[in-house]
Amino acid sequence: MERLTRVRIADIAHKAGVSAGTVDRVIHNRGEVSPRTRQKVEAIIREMHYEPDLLASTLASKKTYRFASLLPKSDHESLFWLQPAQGIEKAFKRIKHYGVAYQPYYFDYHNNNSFFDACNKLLEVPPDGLIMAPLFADLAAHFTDRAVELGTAVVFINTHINHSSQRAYVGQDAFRSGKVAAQLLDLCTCCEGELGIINIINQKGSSGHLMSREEGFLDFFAQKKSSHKKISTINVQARPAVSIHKELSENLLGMDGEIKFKGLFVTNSRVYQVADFLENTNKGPLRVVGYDLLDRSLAHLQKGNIDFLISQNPVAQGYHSFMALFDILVRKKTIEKRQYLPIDIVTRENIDYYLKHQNND
Amino acid sequence: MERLTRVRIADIAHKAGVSAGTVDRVIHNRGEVSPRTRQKVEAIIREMHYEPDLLASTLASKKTYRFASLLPKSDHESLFWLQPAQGIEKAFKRIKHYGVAYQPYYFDYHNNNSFFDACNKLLEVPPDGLIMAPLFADLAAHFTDRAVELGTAVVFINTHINHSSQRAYVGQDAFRSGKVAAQLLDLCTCCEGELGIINIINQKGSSGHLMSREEGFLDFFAQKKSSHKKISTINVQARPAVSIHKELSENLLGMDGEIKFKGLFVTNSRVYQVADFLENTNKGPLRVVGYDLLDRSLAHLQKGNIDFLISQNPVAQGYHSFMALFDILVRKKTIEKRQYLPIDIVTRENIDYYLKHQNND
DNA sequence: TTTTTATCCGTGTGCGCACACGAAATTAGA
DNA sequence: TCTAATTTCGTGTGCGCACACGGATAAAAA
Repeated sequence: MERLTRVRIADIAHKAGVSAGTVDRVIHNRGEVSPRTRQKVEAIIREMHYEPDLLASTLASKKTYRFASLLPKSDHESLFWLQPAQGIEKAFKRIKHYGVAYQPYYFDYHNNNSFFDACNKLLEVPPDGLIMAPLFADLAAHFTDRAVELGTAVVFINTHINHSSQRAYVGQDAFRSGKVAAQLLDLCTCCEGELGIINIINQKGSSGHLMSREEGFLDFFAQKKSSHKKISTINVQARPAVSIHKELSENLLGMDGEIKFKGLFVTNSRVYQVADFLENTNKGPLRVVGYDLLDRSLAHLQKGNIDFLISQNPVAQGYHSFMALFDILVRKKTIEKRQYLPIDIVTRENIDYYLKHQNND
Repeated sequence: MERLTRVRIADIAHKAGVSAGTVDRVIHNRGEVSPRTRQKVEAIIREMHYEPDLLASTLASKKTYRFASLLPKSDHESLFWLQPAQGIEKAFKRIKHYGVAYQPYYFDYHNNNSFFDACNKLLEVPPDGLIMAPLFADLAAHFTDRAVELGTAVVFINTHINHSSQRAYVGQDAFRSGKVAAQLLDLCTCCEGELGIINIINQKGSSGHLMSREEGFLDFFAQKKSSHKKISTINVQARPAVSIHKELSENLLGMDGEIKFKGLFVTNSRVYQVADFLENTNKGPLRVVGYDLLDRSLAHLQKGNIDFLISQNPVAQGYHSFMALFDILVRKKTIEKRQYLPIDIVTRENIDYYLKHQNND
């Protein structure tokens, strides 16, 4: 069957009584057009609802868009950051025909110097678009400004910081995710009882994330008028498993050696460490909610030591970040500044589909 | 920055000592090539890892791919089918530059004759690809076969039927979604108590869907060794609200006029009708799980008459169905025959993001 | 007016590919 | 051996657009 006929530059040129070259100059603001003809052409473009053919356009153009990412290296300790990278890769494959090149940069998320170095290296040849995980808020803000001055479009991923020069944030609403966790624990602990919030804090990294989650959690119960639930917060320093166990047993166990909580909310992906601890402990009906689909947590989900994991949709974060840059730079669309992804509730029974779905598309 | 250089047909032609036209004939199996040169060219194509430039290819080709969909008309009673249509529209916008045309067809899902008629009309000019909601299993199977004979690639959406000539099924694993519902009710009803499964059945339509969900629900408790939960099934004919209320009160209320269940699982989107009924009833701590994000159900989710809604991801279903056809026909990729989408658990607290996410992309 | 300069605009080429047409090479027929 | 019928192949054109180049026209200077 024949192709549907679109409006072409030639059509506009003809109708306006000018040449294609002139129309082209109008479209691209390349100047060298008299105000009179410019207006005439612009009017006809609107009138005929002209939209450029992105295919022909990229084919004819030799331009290459340079995209870059700046993410934490994912080490043995946390494979989380592998997933946004996968999503980015997926998006990259989809649109690389459109003349986009991609270069990833990594830093050590325990070490702000490595973030600093990576930024500097990256900005030696400023890319057109940059996906940044702004873990060290001050540094990130500084470099974002510098990048923007150099003409780079910056998108934040996963972690939100208050800043204005970035073009978008793609990630989860941390506060809201805390409310979700609260609701789950509320629904699942029918009798009265104490709930615990466990923050496992990494001294170097930013913990604003965790705070928002905790606040959301508390807010849920504050909103709810009739709540008999007592809630206490436990802060623990992140370190190897063994030493955490000691701290946990001090905080979680009652005099009788039994867990004194009905529900626990672990505010990050370290929830598997809590589950490790719980496994060998005398616990009653205890519900545990945590974050992220790390292998070690999944094993506990399977065994029932963890009931719910809140997924941050890391793959989708990567995918959408990349697409956001594509929309801005190539498709010249305006995009939403805050792109919140769904707060997926994952249990043993629906886990398969979240895992599988990370590879598709 | 300059474009990255890909391998072009001209490169292959040069290396093989033939002309571009010959290479073209090899690539498209258009014959008129001697076996000797054919093999030589094929070898070089592999050797150089040639991949056609989809952009240039569609630009040069005048071919139009005709896609069609056959979905239920969404009436005032159920807006569900609006959403797959939205997803399809979204995908269509994304890829229409590649020379795809799209024509939707609709039928009345109370009426198998209208399905029959729509199929016949559709097949007068068989499309290249078809997305079908196979609600009437026998008819659907028959027409799928006919369409496939006429060279149409068929993809099933939302409802799965046992058949082989379709190219893929995009939708939810109904059985598994029942297990998810079961787990939710199990976690949320700590004390012993009775659970109810409510099937609100539409006489004409296929109910295989609902059965799988019920089976999954039951299977969960069968798998679980130590379950004190009693489970009973209640079948109700779908009809206007008032007459349903009568049936429900007969089945759900005990002698004392109180709900005798701790949890209810409504196996389809009619859950709002149950919630309507519950609203004016003396209920204890009752958990309700149902399907789909219809407005009327959402209102109840908000008010707490429904606790969980399982989303079928209808928008994504539409989107992925269309993309499946695109992959098959345009990109010539092989795709997975069963494309299960995540079983999203939706509560009052995370609903926003599922609703919003339906419009983006 | 003529020349110079600046402003405005049309034409041509190529991006990588699909496809038509006709030329060359090969084979069959006489 | 020469011609006719195939088979095999090369060349040319255009898809819609970006961009370079140079020509035309108008404005400024002589």
